[in-house]
Amino acid sequence: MNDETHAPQKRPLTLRDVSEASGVSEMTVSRVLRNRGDVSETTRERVLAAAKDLGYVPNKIAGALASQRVNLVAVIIPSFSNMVFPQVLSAISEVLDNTPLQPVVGVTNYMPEREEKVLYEMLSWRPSGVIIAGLEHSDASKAMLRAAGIPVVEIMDTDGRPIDSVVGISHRRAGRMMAEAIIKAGYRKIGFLGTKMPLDHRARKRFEGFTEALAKAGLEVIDQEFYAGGSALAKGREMTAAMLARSPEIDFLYYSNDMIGAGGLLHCIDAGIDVPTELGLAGFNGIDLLDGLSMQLATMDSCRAEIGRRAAEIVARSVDVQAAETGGAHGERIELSPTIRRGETLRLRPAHGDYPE
Amino acid sequence: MNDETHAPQKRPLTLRDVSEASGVSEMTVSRVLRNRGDVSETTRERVLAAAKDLGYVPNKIAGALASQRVNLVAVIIPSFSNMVFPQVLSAISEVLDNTPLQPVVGVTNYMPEREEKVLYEMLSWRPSGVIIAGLEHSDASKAMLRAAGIPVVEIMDTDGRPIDSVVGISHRRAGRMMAEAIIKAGYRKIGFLGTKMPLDHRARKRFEGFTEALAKAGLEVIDQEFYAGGSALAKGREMTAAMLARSPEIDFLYYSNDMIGAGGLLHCIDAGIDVPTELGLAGFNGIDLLDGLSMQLATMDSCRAEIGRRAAEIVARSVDVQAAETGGAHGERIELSPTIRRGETLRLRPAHGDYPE
DNA sequence: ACACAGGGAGATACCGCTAACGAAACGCGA
DNA sequence: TCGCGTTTCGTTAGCGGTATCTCCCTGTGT
Repeated sequence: MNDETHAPQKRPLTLRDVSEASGVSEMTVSRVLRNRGDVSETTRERVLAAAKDLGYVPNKIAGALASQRVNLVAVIIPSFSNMVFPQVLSAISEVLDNTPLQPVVGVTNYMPEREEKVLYEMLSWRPSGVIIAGLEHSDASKAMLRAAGIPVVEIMDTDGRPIDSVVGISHRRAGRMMAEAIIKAGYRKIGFLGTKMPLDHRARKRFEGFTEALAKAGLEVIDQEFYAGGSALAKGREMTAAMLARSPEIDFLYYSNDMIGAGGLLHCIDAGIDVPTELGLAGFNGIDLLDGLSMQLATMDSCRAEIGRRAAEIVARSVDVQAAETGGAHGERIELSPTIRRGETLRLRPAHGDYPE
Repeated sequence: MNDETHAPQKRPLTLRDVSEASGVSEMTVSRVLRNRGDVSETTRERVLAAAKDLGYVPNKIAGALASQRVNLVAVIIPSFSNMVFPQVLSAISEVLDNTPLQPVVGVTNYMPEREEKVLYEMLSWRPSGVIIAGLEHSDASKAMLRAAGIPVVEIMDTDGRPIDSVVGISHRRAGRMMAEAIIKAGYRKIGFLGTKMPLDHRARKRFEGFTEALAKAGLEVIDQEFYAGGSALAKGREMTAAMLARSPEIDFLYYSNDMIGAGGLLHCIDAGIDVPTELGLAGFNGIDLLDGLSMQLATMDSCRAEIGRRAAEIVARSVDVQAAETGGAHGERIELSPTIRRGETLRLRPAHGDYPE
């Protein structure tokens, strides 16, 4: 180890430096560093030692350009604060860890223009694949995705026409299922609490499916309210209090996510409301973060981990295929089935005095 | 718009394609696409039209290689599930949005070997700067960071020797401050609940500072317990119940994070324990997620947003400086002051019957 | 002793783009 | 009309690697 080892160099290190230090050609160094081709054990060790001694880190920019291979997978999600996407992400990373692929995430904040920009930005790094949340994209985004010539997996949602592959659940169906469960349990005066996000298509679809199923039973949402910003828990609490004050006849509240649902539940507990007999509650997502509440909120699992896993598998597989054959893989379509977790805030059978059909 | 516009091309598009389509040289196209140099409005529009028509997305790999400039900032954090890092991240993105820089995140799961690998991986893309959580890194990681010749900002923690710049709070001091507040309020039988993460140095330092301040007052932690995995809320609840059963004399519980603290609080409320008189509680982080609880948990703000902002500013600034002058910027050191949020679970003055010194 | 297989290493030609310089076209005053 | 500064655009030479081909050197079978 020489003295300059830890000196910050002005000129960045290149293969040439390592090659000079080890007395072999750049090509050989390159081969050693990638464990490729035939290199004798002797030179191999010599090169490795020189590289480590210099603190050389290969330049993937140059490598990617030369080899026309970039082992990155663009993952585009609407938000981080949501608690659901981090879970999808970790499932993706887990799968990708067993491959040479590496995820790179971009966040859109539910804004189509930002999505377009982020997508453009990521595609300009020529990733090997794209995993992107949702089926709704601007025309330009769709065009880019199609033109990229790489596997594209749209995740979370299956209600729509995918560009290539899709992995998710039907949020419309999820909304319907919950409505049906609620009706079956005998609740009739139903209120809805959601987020003020016209661009959260999945929340919208759940709501649509929900009202649709209610309509089929001759019911409709009695009262509804939407919020934006602030602590979801606190908002859930406030909005629940407000709605119950405004529409005291309500016997069920459906929340667009577990967090505001939990806030509502806390309000009910504090207010001494008899849940689930007097009032039922349900959220959406099945986040286990809330497992420690005094009462388990009814919710619906959104299959986050499974979605991430399957999506990553599709990308990994089709990258492999592309490497082997020439033809790109054909789009897969995977619709997962969300399951209701009844918890303790959704009673099982109609309460005495109800008249279920 | 020609018919091939939306046809998936086999041969990826290059500048040459755009240049041929618009009848100018590749150089001119390059200039147009980067809004650089002198190009007449006429050709500019022609080129732009051709690029859009073809659906051309520039290849940053080649661009970066040629220009020796990569506008990426590596952000390396231990975890996503934590809820604290996403907030740091969004502060970083916000600042970086006003610059040409773009964050790329890597996750280490609190494992030094993974950190080393992630760092290596990211450095091989030659980012313009690194923002990395913590001051504890393997020797190899430190060497890489030093050798990279780019601004490095270590964040979250200031208790240690930084490589370059550092932005954070002193967790040791944070622990001390909380201990002092607790003692001042007259609590004497103190229990600690934390995570089983020997590699979460910040949690460790908080605990050390905490016990140190207790020791100075002639006190020590009466009982302690650590958990790993599972829902933090549920764990907080369980562990609190267990500890109170085991050590009923306890009059204060200090939690290493707000989430288990909230779980503990929920247990206390359900168990009818008189908080904060009979038992006091405090957590750490100041996450507003929990604002909706029935009672506001005492906690300490960890300045997440501020840390992210300042760190991003340092990187942005020194990248600018590097572009202008030759000399790298010198390390900055920013220690933020966490503030206690007393909430409602930490009484203000000694309860009747206590004997404060 | 010679042809030949095959491992180990080097030479060469790019990958797609940009920095730097240079040249053409244009405008305008003398 | 010419000279000269501007503006606009093209040419050339890499950036730091990798694919591919070539070459050399061994050892081996006959």
